[in-house]
Amino acid sequence: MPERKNFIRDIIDEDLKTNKYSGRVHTRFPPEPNGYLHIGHAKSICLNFGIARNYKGFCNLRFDDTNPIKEEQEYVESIQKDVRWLGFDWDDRLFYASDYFEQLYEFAVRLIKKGKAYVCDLTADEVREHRGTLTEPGRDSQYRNRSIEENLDLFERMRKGEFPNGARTLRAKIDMASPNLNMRDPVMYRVLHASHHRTGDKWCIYPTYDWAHGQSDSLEKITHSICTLEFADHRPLYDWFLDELEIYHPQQIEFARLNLTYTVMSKRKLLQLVEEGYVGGWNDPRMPTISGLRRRGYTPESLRLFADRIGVARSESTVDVAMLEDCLRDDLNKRARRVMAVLRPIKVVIENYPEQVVEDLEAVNNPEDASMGVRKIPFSRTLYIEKDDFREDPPKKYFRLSPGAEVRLRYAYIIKCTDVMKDEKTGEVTELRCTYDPETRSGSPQSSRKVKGTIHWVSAQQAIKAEVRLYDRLFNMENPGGDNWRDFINPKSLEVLNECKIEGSLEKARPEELFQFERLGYFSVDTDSRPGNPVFNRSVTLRDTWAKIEKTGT
RNA sequence: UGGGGUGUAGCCAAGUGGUAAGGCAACGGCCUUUGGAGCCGUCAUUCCCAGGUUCGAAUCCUGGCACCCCAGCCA
Repeated sequence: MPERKNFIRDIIDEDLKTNKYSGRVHTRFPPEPNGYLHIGHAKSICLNFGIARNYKGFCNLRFDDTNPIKEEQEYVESIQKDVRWLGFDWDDRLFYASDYFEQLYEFAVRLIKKGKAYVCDLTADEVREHRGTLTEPGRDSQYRNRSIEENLDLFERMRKGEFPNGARTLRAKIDMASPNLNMRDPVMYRVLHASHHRTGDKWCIYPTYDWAHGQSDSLEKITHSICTLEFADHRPLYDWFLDELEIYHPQQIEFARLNLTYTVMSKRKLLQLVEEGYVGGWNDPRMPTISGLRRRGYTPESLRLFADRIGVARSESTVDVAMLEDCLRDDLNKRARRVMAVLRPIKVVIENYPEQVVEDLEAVNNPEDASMGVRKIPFSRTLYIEKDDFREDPPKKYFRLSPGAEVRLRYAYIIKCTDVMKDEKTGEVTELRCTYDPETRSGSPQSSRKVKGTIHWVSAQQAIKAEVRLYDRLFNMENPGGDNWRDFINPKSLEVLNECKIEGSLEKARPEELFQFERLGYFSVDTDSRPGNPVFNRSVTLRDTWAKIEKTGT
């Protein structure tokens, strides 16, 4: 895929020209295993792995696992699965920040010996008080000038577990008056008697992000350390650690994270949606998680296309979810097998069609790709069509079935509606009586007669019953921000249809297989699907010109 | 009010002193046995605003304005 140029690629091109890293390009994708990956991560994955691929470099997968309280093995597994599924590979370059705990500890000792780090006994609250504010400088901790020997001793005893949680920290000695709050003696280590998903109980002090990240990049000889905008303020600290340690120095570059309309992207909120039961889990098809999108029916190709189309820049932006949907349609239009499925069936009896006859009619599997071939579909006297494709009192420009009107049944005959049967009590239409024109069979010499509309159908006798889940956006509001974001959750984001009728060729469909239900949209087989009990997810609708016409009343 | 960023169409986004790419959306039209797909066309005399430099400015300079991020022992 021809990845577009962007400002990061410009920087890399320049570095290549000046031979800054002797021709190497080495990136990394560094998720914290504290949740499932979402489409914002997909952007970052495509960026980092895409650059590596494009420049014939490498991209590491590194778990930023420095906070045992929030991290779990389940997440490290799901993350690997998602990155692979997206189409990327880290070969033997799977790393963990926790792999470097010992090395990081030694680096810290080095800084202490250099007089650039100290053990501080201030409590979290006191540290906050000493930090100052945005406009006022902070004050030095009274522990700032401990001797190197005392710092070394205390730090070692921190590691040994002599102090309770929060009792002491190791801090970098930088500048409490810096206008950049990140430089006001940031914490490098905190005491945390917690079991880590990989190192178990080996450690009771854990490095902070700032202390672990740059040094991990350095150890892995990363050239371009790409992260999101909120870390721009951390860059001076990133550089400071590397410079004081005098070790290999990668370059941090920040880009704007992805925001999408009608959804939330923060891991915290996604976790809450899961824990508070608004969705069925991290992989609920309404979630913007990679696993949710996968279950919904999004393909790796469509997500990569999306990443490419939205570009990479430094300005905060919110991408219209319609852009995402279009990427799926774009991909699936070329590949998805077309089938007929009736979501809300209404029975049709062709009165002049013989009772016991079943015809096999030929249908094209994909008009975009002749190599996908054709199949036979059964036609008989009793059919189902979509409720929506009949109107007793048709509005203007309605090209479908109505009393006395003609419509073509896709790949079959032109029929005319002769009678409407209704439930006497409710007035609901229960059955349509029609006649067909035997001369109009698709493919036959006389089939060229034109009618305005063509609708899909399924033969009643041979159709399979299926469950179809229709999804709508998870939120009613374009930008559900703020503390009351839950108020904008769309209560109708899921509609389950249990009486759908689908064509027999779908009998063997397996989870994650994708189809186009003609005239309706793209549908994927859900993981809940069982033989005899098929379940489909509507991944995305087709563009619906009629819906637009009807809505605007033109 | 300190520091760091960002302002180009409804939404993304190119553009790096030579006269505003592309995509999504929208709107017309053609075509169509999916109201799908495809095809054609329309959609910024103007780039946050105001000055200035220049033959020429979205690009350079000056001054404003708006929005985002930072006061976790989260990442």
